[in-house]
Amino acid sequence: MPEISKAYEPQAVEEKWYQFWLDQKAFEANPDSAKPPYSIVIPPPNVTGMLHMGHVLNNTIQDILSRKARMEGKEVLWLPGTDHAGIATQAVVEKTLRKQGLMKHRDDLGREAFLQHVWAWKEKHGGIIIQQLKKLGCSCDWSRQRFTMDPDYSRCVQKVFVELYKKDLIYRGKRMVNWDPAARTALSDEEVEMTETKGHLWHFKYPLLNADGQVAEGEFVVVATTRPETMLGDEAVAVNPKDPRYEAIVGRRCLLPIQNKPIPIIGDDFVDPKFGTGCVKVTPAHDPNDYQMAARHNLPCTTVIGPDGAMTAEAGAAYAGVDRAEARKLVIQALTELGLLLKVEDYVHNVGHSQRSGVPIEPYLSEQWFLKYPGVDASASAVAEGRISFHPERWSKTYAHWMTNLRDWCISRQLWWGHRVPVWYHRTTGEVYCGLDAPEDAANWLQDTDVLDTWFSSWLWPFATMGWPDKTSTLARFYPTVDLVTGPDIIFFWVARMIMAGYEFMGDLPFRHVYFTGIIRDKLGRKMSKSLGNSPDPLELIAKYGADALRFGTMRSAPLGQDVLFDEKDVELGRNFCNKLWNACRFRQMQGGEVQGEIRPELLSGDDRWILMRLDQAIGEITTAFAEYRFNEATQALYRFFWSEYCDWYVEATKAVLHGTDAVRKANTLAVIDFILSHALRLFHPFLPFITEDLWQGMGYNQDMPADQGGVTIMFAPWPKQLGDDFRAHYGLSPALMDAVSLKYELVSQGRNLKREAKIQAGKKVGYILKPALPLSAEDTEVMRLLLNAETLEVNPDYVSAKGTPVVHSPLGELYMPLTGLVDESAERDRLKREMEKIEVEITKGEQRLNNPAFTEKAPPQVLQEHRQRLSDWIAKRDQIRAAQERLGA
RNA sequence: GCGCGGUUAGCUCAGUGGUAGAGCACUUCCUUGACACGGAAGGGGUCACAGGUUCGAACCCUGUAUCGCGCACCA
Repeated sequence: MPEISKAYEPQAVEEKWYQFWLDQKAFEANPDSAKPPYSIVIPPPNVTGMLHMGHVLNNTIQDILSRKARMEGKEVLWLPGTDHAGIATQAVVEKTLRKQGLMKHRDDLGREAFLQHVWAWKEKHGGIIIQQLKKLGCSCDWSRQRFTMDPDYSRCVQKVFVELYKKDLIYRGKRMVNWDPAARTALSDEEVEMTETKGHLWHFKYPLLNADGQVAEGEFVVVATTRPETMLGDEAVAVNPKDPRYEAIVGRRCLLPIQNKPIPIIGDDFVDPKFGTGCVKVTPAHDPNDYQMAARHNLPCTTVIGPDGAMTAEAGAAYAGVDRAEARKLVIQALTELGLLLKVEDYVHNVGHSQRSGVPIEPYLSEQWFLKYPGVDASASAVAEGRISFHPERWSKTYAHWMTNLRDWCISRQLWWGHRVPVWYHRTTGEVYCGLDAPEDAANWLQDTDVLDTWFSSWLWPFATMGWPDKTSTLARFYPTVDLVTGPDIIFFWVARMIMAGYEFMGDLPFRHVYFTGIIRDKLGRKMSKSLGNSPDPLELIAKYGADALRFGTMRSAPLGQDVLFDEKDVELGRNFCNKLWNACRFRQMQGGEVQGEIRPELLSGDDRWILMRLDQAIGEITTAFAEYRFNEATQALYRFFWSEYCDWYVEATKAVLHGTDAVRKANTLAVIDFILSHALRLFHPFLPFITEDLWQGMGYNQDMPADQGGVTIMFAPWPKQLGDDFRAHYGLSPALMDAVSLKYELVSQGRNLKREAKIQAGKKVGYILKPALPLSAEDTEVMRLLLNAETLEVNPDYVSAKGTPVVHSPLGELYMPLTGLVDESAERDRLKREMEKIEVEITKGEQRLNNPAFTEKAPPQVLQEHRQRLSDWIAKRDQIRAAQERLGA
């Protein structure tokens, strides 16, 4: 590697390595490989989409899983693609075309011409998010990229429709559905969001009629409603038949004001006598409950609000064509003028809003297609019994609840962009034909104009992307997939439905593990949204800090199952970490010499052994973290190991050897460094793909590896395993040794603190004297001197300090900082006093515990021993401090 | 109403039975031949509250408060 720059510059390398990986076909899955398979399908982003922080989190996790699996020697398929997103895409294109003045309404163009525009738009803009995923470093198999409107995929959707239709699981019927008046289409129950809304409860008087049809003077029923405009379609007033207040009027009629239409008063158990006035106006065509009541009482349905949200002709000439919101005002005004408005109350209630367009949902009676879910029992038990595991597990409860309260899925949408319902109606006989292709005498048939819900195509994603219904080698090899990474907000929309489709069409589950990410919020805890402008552009962050920095920062702050409060500081931290990694490698490079292979055990220092054990520990922690899908813990373990252990202590300690003259020792130290770095780079690779590849090759760690195991790219370098018992024995690694080295570093910290306490500038070098309690090697002493940044470190077992010499104590001995003429006796006395106070608190705590017979009898021996050791350490320290105090004459 | 989460340092959060942790922010000092995107040393927490279980509780149990989310809803 040539002389490398002082700071890591991600822009210089990211593009290069991504292209390198593509050229190597390193992302492409080979179904004929002998390696064990690992597969994952991407949650297809909307083809209209732009990369946002949620995508970054989600896809970084998938990339980490994929890259780690490759390093573990698996044949990896990460299958990417996009979703046609019916409503969203159609809305975007309609808006564009209106802006361009090409149409006012899509009817102006007609279905075929309009769809041509959508396809053109898709060709132009649909690949943006894919390009963005590449910038993030995603190692998807782009040769298998799919789109839910690809011809093959469409064929799958139609095939599924036809099969389910023939099984009588899909049917058409006139039902009350959730209607989005802005998008002018039906929606499924899941696409309706209930939002608490401040409204009013209007109380209206409807005059009662006598048996002869005349208004009964002074007699009224009072109904309460949140939606006055619907009264134009009232067909009855309902009361509870057991309500004594209204027993007498059941069976009479009242006059529907404005319409001046007599309507019956019916008795129905649905009515809660305790709510409102106990009288309910019944609007069969515009309320699901009223619709059911109407069915029970054979009432007609009068539709007064049309599919566009405007009043129909049946609402009356004064209202026809008026928007529902405006009509509300007019109705209130009219009833007020008639003297029929009794009162208005403020009222907070939940109103269904379209998840897509945000407008209030209109219950609307229309012909729609419905699906009775297949494979429900198998799907429910798969999760309940753990064949599919959720992470975090708690989502399985949400899933189970939904699965046991299933209602038929409204799958038809009154859109043009999407998979058209494969059903034809005979023009003359009215015969219904359902099939993959149009009937032969196509001219005699009309195809259903509806398209299918986008989720009705994406629920097939795990197998339709792999070539189903053909028995492809990809399918045989990679289905079921292993992991699915997605947001809990689509657990019903997508996850549950994919499981059902998997059992119904493949006879097997689609994935074994589902990882639910948190939601990325801003640092104030608000959801990210375009209107708030609080959503950072990941591409800008990548340009500023690098893709690795964005990935690392995001993963480090994203705990399993919790929302993530995103702060640009997190990315900055990632950038700083990359720079640290870079400079650690730069330091190694500046020591010169080839990559060192064999480590000679007899030449290892305590520090060498310590860092090898720390590496071992970090690998262990990372392994556990991965097994539990705790990615943030893995990044934190890596961060701590590399920065706080390797760089802060080990690298500094090695300078004793590296700046020395013993070439053999120096080579062995470099061998340890190379061992650590080559392992660290591999451990980091799934999180930081770009910088690790650059350093892997730049440092030459690829040179000794077989081509397919790291020789060409770090992507296939073996994933580090914990050091085995043989390795530990060979290199003399033991926990006791690790503790001894840790004590050395702790004593250094204490010694540095002495300088600060004595207010000596950090840059000024002083001499220390160590009075050892245990034998220390000359090298240990030199390492300590270096770490203390000391002028000298004299080891003197017989040292007798002058009065007031600052000193710290440790099991290794006493470390003095003699400062002739500079000693501030009272400052030292204060310091010792503070120290003593802390120690005494600890000793009291320890003694209390150990004097408690219940503790000594019941605590496990290991814990007991730990506490005894701790107490005796504190007591030893107290004795040392006390001696120092006595010398000071305190 | 039912269910699920959260409540730990100034901020954001880790930590599921055995000495309270990290990053950022803060204080003081340092441009020493990897790194100022850096180094060193510090200050800062009755772990929301109340009971209980235990030798021992931030952690387990019960309850309360509070914030957030989901589901279900009566006009």
